Amino acid sequence: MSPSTVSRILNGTAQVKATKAAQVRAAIDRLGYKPNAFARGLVTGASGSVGVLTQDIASPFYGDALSGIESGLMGSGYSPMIISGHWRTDDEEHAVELLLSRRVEALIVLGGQLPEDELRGLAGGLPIAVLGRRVEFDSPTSTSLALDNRRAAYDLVTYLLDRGHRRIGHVAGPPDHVDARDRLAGYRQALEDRGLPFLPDLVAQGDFHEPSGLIGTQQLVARHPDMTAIFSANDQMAYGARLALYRMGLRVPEDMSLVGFDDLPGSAYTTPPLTSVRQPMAEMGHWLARFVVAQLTGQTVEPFQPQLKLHLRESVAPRRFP
Amino acid sequence: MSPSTVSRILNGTAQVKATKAAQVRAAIDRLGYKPNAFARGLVTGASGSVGVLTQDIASPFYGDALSGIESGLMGSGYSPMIISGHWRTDDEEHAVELLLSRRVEALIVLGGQLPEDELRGLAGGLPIAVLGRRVEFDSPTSTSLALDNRRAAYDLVTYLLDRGHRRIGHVAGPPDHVDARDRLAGYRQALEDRGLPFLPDLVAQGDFHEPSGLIGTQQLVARHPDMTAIFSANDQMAYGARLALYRMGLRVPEDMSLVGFDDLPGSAYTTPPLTSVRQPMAEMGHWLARFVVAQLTGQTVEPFQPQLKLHLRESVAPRRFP
DNA sequence: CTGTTAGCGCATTCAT
DNA sequence: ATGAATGCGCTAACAG
Repeated sequence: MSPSTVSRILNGTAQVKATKAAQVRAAIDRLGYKPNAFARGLVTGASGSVGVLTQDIASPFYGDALSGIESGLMGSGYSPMIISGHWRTDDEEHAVELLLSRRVEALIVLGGQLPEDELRGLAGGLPIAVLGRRVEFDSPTSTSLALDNRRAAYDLVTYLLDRGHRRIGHVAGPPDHVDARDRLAGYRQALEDRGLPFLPDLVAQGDFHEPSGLIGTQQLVARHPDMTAIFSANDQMAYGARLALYRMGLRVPEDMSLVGFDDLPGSAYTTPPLTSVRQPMAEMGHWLARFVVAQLTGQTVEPFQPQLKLHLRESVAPRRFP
Repeated sequence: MSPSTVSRILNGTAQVKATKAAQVRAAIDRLGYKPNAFARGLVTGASGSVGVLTQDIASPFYGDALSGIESGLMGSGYSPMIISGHWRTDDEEHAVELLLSRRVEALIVLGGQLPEDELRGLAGGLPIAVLGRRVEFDSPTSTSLALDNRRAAYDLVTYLLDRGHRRIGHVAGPPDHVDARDRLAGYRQALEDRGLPFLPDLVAQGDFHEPSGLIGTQQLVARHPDMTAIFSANDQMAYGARLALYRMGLRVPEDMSLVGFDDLPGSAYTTPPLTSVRQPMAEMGHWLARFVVAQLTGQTVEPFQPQLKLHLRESVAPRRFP
């Protein structure tokens, strides 16, 4: 019984007599043999894994995308190798380095700050799928899925305007974050398209986390007592805003309308449920996973256009005219 | 310039003349050389990775633990390899198989259903650290960190009793989940220790997700209009309960006190902020990671006794005596 | 300080 | 249908 025969049995590479196969399987069970993925990878050059660069392993935002990736990879024979970049370029670079040295066969990048050129360079070596940013690749083996943050913010603010609101505050995200800038731009444009001025001090600076939403809201209310609605650049800050209003005795939506962005799982269960815009993170992750698998196996996938969806819930009321 | 010299430079295994080192690094940059972790692992027998078996990659509950593991591993030279078991025994077994074939050097198991005997068997081969279940290992290279769910539930309910509440409902978790059973047992014991009867129909059956908390609460209120407090077996169901109360026009905490369990990140920002009990998931994950690294490197770590901490927030008020 | 040699465990020729 | 031989890329032991 030679090693090659065993190899053939394990991989089904060639026909082997059934008796021998059974014999070998018995021995495997008995000895608790586990094939060494390193040795196999070394000779085949295939790792069977797809690198996933996320930003925060505990983030509810990217968590959905990770679930989607998991399900998209399921049954493909590939498994994800997940590393966090913590929104820090050097962490991200280390992560990519690690993934490459582990010989991942494709890369899925969730957000982050890696320069486009670097991504394009990587795409020369393996299929890349980017979520949350638009990146143009030369080769069709790589792709990106971006959302129109600006448009979604525009729609959200327009919705408030349609309900009669005129003094609309904005709790913005970090200015070095492209999503945050786009959402701010959408807010601004929606106002201007209705002939309303953009007032810088109706914008409070946040950092996408709850406490900054709380503080920002306190500032906005203090500066503009006539404000009737707040657009928070993400749901987490909207939660902070909600609490600030509660503390100040302002009712939502009677005294203040509130809208968020991202439609986190919890947003349907706040009091009142929060109007927000849903990015189909899980679906996008799923598709990206199927995309890279398709590249790896020489198949094709149907294109996918993610749709942002407004979830109109009870946190918004028409403006009252006293 | 021999391969071994390059190897020595990359690993700092031996002294190498600085000029040569610089020369090599330049070449590495120029050629975009990436060491092959497979080949390295094959010869050293070390993968540099620690397997992590979680249940749901998007779960806020385990997410914190994962963050802790990440930070505990940071700088150790080990990186996590994360696979989800989805609370399904066969998924978990596949995950372990995969991790083993990828030659992880240690295993961190978050919850799950793997039989204890199997875990003990695995512990013969590599260090294992289990979170959320008490597992007795023969060897000191493996350990487990469990929380006293029963005690925490007992404390929480006792807190409500101390505030004068007598009719306390419970939205329970899935009965096949040991945490859920322990929390129910703590609830029951707290009542009985005060001489109060345990009423089965003051318990609604939930599944640890928001909708079941909403429905369960509706049932409880319908059955027991005189109920003044609700203990939800986790925070997610408490969010559902909160919304149910809002819909019914019951105020929290004036008309109904509400407590959860887990102290999710969002619970400090609900309206009103939710009283809950905090399991130090991140700290536990951090310690478990440091524990396995210590086993791997022959060091020792100080023992760690996780402390459950009650977070008393505004969702509880003393019972009003009309 | 550095080059040479051997071998990690496996899949894959090439023989038989 | 199966065994023997080769090499994947790297590190460790051994010389020098």
